[in-house]
Amino acid sequence: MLSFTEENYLKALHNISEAEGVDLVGTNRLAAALQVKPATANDMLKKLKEKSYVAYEKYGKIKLTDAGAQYAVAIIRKHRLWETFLYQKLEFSWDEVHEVAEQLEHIQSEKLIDKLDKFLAYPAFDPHGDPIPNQKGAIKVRFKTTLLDVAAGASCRMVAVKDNSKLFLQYVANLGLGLNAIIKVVAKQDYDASTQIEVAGKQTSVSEKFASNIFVICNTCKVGQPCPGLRCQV
Amino acid sequence: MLSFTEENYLKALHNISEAEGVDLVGTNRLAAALQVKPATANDMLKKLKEKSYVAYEKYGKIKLTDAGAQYAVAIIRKHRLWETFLYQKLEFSWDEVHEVAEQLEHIQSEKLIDKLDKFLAYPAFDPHGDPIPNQKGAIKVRFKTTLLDVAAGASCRMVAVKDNSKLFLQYVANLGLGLNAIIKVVAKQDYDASTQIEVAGKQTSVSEKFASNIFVICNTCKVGQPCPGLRCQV
DNA sequence: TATCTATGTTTGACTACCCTAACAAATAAC
DNA sequence: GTTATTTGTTAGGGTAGTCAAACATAGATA
Ligand SMILES: [Mn+2]
Ligand SMILES: [Mn+2]
Ligand SMILES: [Mn+2]
Ligand SMILES: [Mn+2]
Repeated sequence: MLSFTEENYLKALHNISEAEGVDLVGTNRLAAALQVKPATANDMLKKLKEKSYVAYEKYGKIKLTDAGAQYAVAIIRKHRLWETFLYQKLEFSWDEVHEVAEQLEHIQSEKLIDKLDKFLAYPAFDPHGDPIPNQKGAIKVRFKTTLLDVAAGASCRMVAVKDNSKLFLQYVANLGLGLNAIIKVVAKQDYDASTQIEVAGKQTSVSEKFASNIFVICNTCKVGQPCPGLRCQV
Repeated sequence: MLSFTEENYLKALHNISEAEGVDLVGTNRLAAALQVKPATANDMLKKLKEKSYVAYEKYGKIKLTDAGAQYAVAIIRKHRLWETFLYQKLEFSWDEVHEVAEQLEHIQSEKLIDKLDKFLAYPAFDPHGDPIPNQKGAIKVRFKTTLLDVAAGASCRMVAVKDNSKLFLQYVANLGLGLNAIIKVVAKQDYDASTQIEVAGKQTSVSEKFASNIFVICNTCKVGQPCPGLRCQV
């Protein structure tokens, strides 16, 4: 049983690797993610190395061990199941769930989380479209690309968000967007890389930054299967 | 926002007062309840006094202030709501819920607990028959007495347990007993103060200790109202 | 009243987590 | 290949929560 804090370090390492697509993480990057100073992160890394949850050499990059990754995935499973519970059963909005799930993810009870999973009918994705690892830590991978990749004239289906910040999530919802929304790309502006979209009959323009944080599949694709033409651009 | 530990001290103080029917608690008693040493409890009491959650003089007895009692009741509300959730929605047995609720009761989110309350349809009692304080901290008081007070020949309805230990709860369930069970007192033995009872057609003998931990109302009483004859002994 | 015992308090020490400031290594720039 | 910058580590210190051991007080006993 790791402490609340130790668990957060493992989760942060996993999240950084995943979000940044890198295997190796630096002390400063980790410290920034956890909002602590590098010295603090360094202390904790020593302890986690001692316990065989991370591997690294002095002045070298950090990696989760298999045990560490497994532990991290278990926490992420809990986090996403709780988010799903809050959203589906307790009427929380998708920008409110994360904050509370940050606390709930540390509750220690195998039985609790497996019963919760059952109660929710074994959901595969959380309210942000992120996959929920199953009891064994397996994740349902699905093909997705960003709104940036969709060509003008084409339609697509929103399946997830990359940015989970409250500000972004509220912005998205205010635009009438949400998971499974059908988005038509009306035009793309070369000048500022903005995208003109149409959602439920209403048109808006979104920035490049915005579009890069919306995950979609093309309208004709099946969820979870790669696009027929390999890239989702029709 | 108090820490996890501070919250446990307030809750323990409240529970001791309630269970023991006393207003003033001693350092040793508190320490024992929290499974820490008196020195530790003493340190924490200083801090809680500083924060105005408890009141006492050096070498004197301890009491919760109004603020302290209010905080304690809020934690107890959370504890009992979570127990109810685990029992009613997640198929936990009544001897399993307490342990997990001990963790869940510290989650900080007003909204979470009020939504949970609504989700459960505002339950008045937890799986052990203990009253659940409402949003304002108000408790539904109800008349109850113990199985010891029921005269031979009389029947009664079980409404709560006093002892919440796993061992006792499992024992009770194994006897076919549970909330709302109808218990007929067949006979009382003067020799060892044991009670012969009949539940669902089956007879058993239970010890004085056992009977003193079963709360009942008489069979003809209405739940929540005092017994016509003032004492529940018909 | 004098003494004994139970109860409560203080002191000093330990671990976990965090910080600042100084330092060392690795990497980038020139 | 030397210097400058970024990155990571160490040393020393702070707070929260815990304990053992010594001490003080209050209450009970004689
Ligand atoms: Mn989240
Ligand atoms: Mn999420
Ligand atoms: Mn309980
Ligand atoms: Mn209970």
